[in-house]
Amino acid sequence: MTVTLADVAARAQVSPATVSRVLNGNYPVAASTRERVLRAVDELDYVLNGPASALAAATSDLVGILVNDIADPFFGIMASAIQSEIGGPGGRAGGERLAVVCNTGGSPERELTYLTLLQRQRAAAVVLTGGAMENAPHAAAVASKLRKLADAGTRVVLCGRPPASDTGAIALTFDNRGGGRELTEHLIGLGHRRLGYIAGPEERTTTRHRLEGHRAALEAHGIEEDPRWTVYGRYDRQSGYEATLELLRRDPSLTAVVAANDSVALGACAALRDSGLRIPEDVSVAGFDDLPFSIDAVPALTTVRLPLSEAGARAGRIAMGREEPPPGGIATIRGELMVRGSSGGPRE
Amino acid sequence: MTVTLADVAARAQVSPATVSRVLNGNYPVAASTRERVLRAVDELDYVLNGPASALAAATSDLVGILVNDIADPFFGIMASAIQSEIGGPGGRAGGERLAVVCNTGGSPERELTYLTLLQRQRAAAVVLTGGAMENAPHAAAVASKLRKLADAGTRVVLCGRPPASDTGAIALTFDNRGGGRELTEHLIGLGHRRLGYIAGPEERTTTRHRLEGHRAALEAHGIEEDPRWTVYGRYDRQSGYEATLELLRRDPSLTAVVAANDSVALGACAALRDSGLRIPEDVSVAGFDDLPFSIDAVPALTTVRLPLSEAGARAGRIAMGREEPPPGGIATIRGELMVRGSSGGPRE
DNA sequence: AGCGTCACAGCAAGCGCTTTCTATGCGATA
DNA sequence: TATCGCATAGAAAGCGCTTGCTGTGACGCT
Repeated sequence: MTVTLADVAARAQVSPATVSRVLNGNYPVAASTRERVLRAVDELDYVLNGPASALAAATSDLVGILVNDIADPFFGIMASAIQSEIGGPGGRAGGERLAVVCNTGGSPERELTYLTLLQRQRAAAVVLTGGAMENAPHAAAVASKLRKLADAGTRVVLCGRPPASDTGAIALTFDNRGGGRELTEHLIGLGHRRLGYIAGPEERTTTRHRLEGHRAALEAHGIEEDPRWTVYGRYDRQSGYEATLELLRRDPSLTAVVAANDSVALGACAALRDSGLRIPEDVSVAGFDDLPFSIDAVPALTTVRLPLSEAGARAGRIAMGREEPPPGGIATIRGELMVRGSSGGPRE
Repeated sequence: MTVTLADVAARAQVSPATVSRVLNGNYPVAASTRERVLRAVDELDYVLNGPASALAAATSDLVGILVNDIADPFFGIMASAIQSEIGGPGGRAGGERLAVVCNTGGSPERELTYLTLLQRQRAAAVVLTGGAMENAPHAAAVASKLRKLADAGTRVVLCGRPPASDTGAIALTFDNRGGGRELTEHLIGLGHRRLGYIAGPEERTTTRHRLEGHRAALEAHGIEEDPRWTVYGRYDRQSGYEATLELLRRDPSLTAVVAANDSVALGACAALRDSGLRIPEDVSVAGFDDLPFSIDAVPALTTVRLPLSEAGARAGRIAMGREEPPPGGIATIRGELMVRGSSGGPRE
């Protein structure tokens, strides 16, 4: 049988209550007693029973982090930053919390199921990262779930995700629209007039916002967009590769390709090269996010840097109640245009 | 107050026991009764209390995944694969399990603390990924912890980590030594005789094994290694950049640089280019792991592909008891040499 | 000396669920 | 028709911990 609190109490010749108090350090215990208890704990190799303590105390030390794709550094970086603030072992004082990274794979159902699972575990906080699905019924379901979580005392923070009104959730949102617009304006400024756009999956807020920014820039400069210039895909390299070939097929006269994110942009570069086109002499390419590898592309990728680490850290702190939420519960985080070698003036 | 099992029972006019049985589906319940209960659950919006049920049933649906750096795709990819097999929502039948990804940051203490936390939560299984620290006392502490976990019924699986003898842990190990050797032999075969090596952090099994493979290749071909040719660093791009400059300073006549992993290799490429050297005409570069972005480097990176996804999936299945452990509890997974553009014959 | 005040420590009542054991009603069997 | 077995449902005893409340000496106060 495993060792219980009572065993430790017996060995230390005190009551279970005292052992509990020593372990939680939230009640005065004489130094000599404490020491005796600690020794017993050590000798018996006692490990607290988490579920039992969570049940009795009606609190848990679990913090949920929902990501769309943990294999994507975009989420990995945010998750890492959040977790480092959550505490976990090595964190600052206070209870040690267990960060639970949940991989939804971009599926609405899994997102919902994970939220229920976290609710079931009475999680102390939940951080949702990245874009949300725009499917209406699902959005409503998520919103209602978030509200319930918040009502139950779970702190809910959205990081890099648009605000969910009326849910009591704090939102740190990326200005995807602004970034997208700035990026395209940079290209237009270089003289481009025929721009392809490789979007992410439809029905994702991130996808829509970036695309809206792109179109706003076109419109602001009186460029009429050709519907053939937009292709939807996934947020990965292969999708960028295929979409670029498709774009080239539809209109070989394009002089620039704007991608939904950096991975897609890398795929685009590969496709262009394989098609015998030079970057940026023949076609300029731009990405989004500025992930670590983007600077290593050749030529280095022009992109919009999102402060993933900083945003994640802040979300983590807010989730832990260690930082004031922004006024109104909403903060918009802007990206920064990084002009690098992959963008240049259009060919003749 | 939150809704409890008893509330549901009252509403459905049955005993709490029956509700529990309906929810767990592990005991015959008349269809009509079941339906009544389910309706009550729905109407009351009832959510099971995880800790309470874990306490009573003495089991938990948590599965821990320990990674050194979640922001690194190497771990992200494995974690993703493991998690997809763990089930979680969307997984196949059986209890829904919550995968807990724990980021140790490569710190021995955090690793240990996380293991204790998981032990406290009575985790159903634990998967440790990536190389282990070679610090003797720490290794012993981890081993003893793993043994205790195993004794307590937690399934322990090592993925991409050397076997921990006498702990009852199943190990899926990468053949880092073999891969390192093959890689260097490829370079030697091309004619290189002066090879720099950028290693990872010292006291890591992965670092040591890859380096040993490299040295074995040199020795097998009668090349005497110059101590100046090895530099230790971290497993990231920046480290690769700096180490390469250092290598170049120490011996400008090197014709090839072998890096501890792909990120490091990318940093090395950048440093070489910034130093005015062409790849592979002036210096060949090789990485390890074959992460998705490695093929996008220009020239594409010669490296050793590790089947991260497959290994992770297998580890996940074993952790869930859905696949037989390998005979002896140990399986070695070989990497595959990927020869690409970044390696070529040495310059004059 | 008498009494209020502390600083500790223990008692015992749960926290919300699972599960063993014990009814109970019914059709099947002899 | 009496008996047995089966399919269901309930009663109740925990699971291992936390915590409000209740002692109980030792001290300091008037």
